[in-house]
Amino acid sequence: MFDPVCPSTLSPFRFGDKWTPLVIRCLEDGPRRFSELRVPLRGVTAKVLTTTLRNLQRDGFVSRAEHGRQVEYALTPLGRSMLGPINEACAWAEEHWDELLDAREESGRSR
Amino acid sequence: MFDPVCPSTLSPFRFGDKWTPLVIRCLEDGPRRFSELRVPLRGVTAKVLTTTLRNLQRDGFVSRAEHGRQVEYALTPLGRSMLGPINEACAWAEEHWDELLDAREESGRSR
DNA sequence: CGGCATCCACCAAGATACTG
DNA sequence: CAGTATCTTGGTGGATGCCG
Repeated sequence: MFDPVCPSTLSPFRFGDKWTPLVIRCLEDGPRRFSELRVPLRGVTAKVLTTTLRNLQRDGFVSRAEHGRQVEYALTPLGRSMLGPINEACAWAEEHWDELLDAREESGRSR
Repeated sequence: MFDPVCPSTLSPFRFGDKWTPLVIRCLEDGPRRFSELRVPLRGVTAKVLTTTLRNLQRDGFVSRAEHGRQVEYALTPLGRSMLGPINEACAWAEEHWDELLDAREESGRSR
């Protein structure tokens, strides 16, 4: 598994996208409409959000459903399964964020 | 925690770097020298590897030790603590990679 | 061996304006 | 409301070459 490092650098894959994990977490508690998503994602532009959603759709992470004029995005089972790793990573960050900042500050001083 | 979405978009933070997770995994089994790292990372350029290592050093993930002419990089406890989430993410990918490819292919056909 | 200095290419992300 | 269409830009990654 490490040798070819997986087809396509795997590790970051979708994680790499700046907004992907955020969008997925926004959908954690149920379907959301386009503009509902824009609120918690502090000012993401429509274009970027659209792109992100289209990519997630393409990869089978979210589903898109039109209800009359409304459009609802929801996590598919596949998308939902990504909550595990994402929350894991967030928990790690919460726990170690301070250490990281400390280290960064310290090496900043010596430089 | 979600509201400010964490200072600095948190989620991807260091994960975002294309090579960061890979480098950390390369150091999982012990210290490695610069050129030892280049081998499994299939042709990463020296410059990029240097940049990545410097960033990791700055954030306290790896330590750099000169032994005469040799230079050894090793994981710090903080860096080692990141193996958890990383391996978690890799395990997820291994498990769901096929589903992702299937979904991508399917939406590719319909397009 | 272990880098650093440059230059370049590409692309994601943002700003802005417009549409069904 | 839910996008699409352009244009611009910053930053990351890659290529190449030089240095102690």
